[in-house]
Amino acid sequence: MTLQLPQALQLVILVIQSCKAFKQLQQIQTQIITNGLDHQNHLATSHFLSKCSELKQVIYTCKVFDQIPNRRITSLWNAMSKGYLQNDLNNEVVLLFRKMMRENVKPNCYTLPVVLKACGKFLALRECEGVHCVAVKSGFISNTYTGTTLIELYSGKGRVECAFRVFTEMVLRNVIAWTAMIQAYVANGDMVLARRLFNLAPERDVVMWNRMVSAYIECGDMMEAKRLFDVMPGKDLMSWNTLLHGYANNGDLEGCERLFEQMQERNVFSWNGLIGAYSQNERYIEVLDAFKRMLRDTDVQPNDATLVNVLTACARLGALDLGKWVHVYAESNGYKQNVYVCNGLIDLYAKCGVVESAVHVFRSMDNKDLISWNTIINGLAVHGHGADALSLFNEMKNNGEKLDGITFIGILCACSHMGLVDDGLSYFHSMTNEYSIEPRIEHYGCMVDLLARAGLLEQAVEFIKKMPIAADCVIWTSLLAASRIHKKIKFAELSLQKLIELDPKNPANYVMLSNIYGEARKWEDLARLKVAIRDTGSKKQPGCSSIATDDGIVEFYSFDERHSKTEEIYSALKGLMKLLRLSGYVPDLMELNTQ
DNA sequence: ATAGGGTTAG
Repeated sequence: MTLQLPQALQLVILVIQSCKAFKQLQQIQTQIITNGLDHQNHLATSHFLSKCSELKQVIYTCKVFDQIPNRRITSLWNAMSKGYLQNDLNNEVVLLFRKMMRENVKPNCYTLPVVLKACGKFLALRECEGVHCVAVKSGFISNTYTGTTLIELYSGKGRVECAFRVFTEMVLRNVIAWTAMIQAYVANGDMVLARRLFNLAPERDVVMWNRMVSAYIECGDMMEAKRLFDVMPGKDLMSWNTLLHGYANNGDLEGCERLFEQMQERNVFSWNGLIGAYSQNERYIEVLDAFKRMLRDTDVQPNDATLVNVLTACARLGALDLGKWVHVYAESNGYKQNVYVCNGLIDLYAKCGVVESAVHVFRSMDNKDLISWNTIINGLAVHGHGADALSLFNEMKNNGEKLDGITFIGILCACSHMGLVDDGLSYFHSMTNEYSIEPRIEHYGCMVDLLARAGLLEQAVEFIKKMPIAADCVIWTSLLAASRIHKKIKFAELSLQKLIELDPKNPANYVMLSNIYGEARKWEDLARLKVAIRDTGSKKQPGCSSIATDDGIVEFYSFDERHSKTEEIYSALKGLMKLLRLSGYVPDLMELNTQ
């Protein structure tokens, strides 16, 4: 015979569980109190605490918990720790558990899995072992949930042998425990043992199969992943999506497309897999096409990951109108405060040159992360708002935000654009001195750019010589660009020689060098170079740009004549050149030829 | 009431 809860209590629990907002929950709390149900029944209270934490009202949850007169009820403590865990307050879980022990509240079988999970995230191995001991002494070690969580804990600490020991000592090993142990081997790089356990498992469900497939994907073995996928029984949508993302992450765009078309059923993850694959391969037009197809042909709702990929594509293509549409869509579909989406929007507006909108989105964010700051600082810096970039950097420091190497790329870029050589140098040195951030080749590149743009080409070359890393194409290209601006043929020549050394197959460099030699009338050098170009036998890949028009995204090359309105386009360009000349602009041959 | 599987930004 099952014991029926009183109807009123059942109702209260149901109402609590269906709560969507904190305000509603507070109204229910008033009801509970006026109906005399408060604290009389711990079931209602623990449901209340759980919901309160779920709605991220941790402080309020604590207040309620502290006011409960008789707290020696395990389920209330369990509800509290679960709430802390949900809000990633792992140290609080551990503290609460210690308090629980001190106050002599007996843990039950639900207690330790939660505590152990928090321990794994927060405590050092030695302290975790202490909690493991508590589990043994209290007898809860024989609980399958506790065992499984311990396997995960030791796996996360890199101690597979401890995980395996827990696994072997478990009283009851179900398919979830087996999966956790397999996952422990996978996470610690032992595919052989993972596979052995998989073959040995008395029962394999779809999760275990999927986990195994994605393990092979993670270690780059798409062949074996596909083989397992083909033989696995009872594939679900997630199995298909796992393989789809495998192709995407391994750069196999065709494999990804083929699988996608084969799928009988597709959800948002499937679409994101395809769109993400296009995005990673810089096929931004295809990103937008797939997105439009998704909206037009399916009922699948885009989510934050979809929107982020689409925004990236818009930013790269300059498709500002579609980007704005995504902005509106995001705001009316609950992504207004989504950090990923907002970061994508900042990048979109910055890349499209709409700096005010970028700043507006940034300011509207309640929770900014490192990437938000980096994106706005970088966006401002490259669009000639160096001063604003630097002042945001100060704000960032004053707020006690974390900085990383990317932050400094933005800052050095700002200094470079503003010609602040000394500031740039001092920021550069502060990286190692103050922030212990190791400068990478990009930072050295920024410094070369900073010095060279300021006309200090000798210093730039000296800087390159002193670098602990060898200069790459990017660095010599920026020196070349500055040499052109400052008309220092000697440095342009040096840069191009280095560029040819680094990339002898790239004909663009020979073309530029021949232009310089031609200009400097170094005919002998030019003749020698022409032989060199012939020997490499490669053709220059034309650079390609794109623009969003009423007819969609149009790609175009230099001297392109494929467009139906070619004549109108070129006559418009002629008009623009005329305007430029009138305003005193003199086209520089050296600059033109080397583009 | 508790444990295991897939995507996203500079």
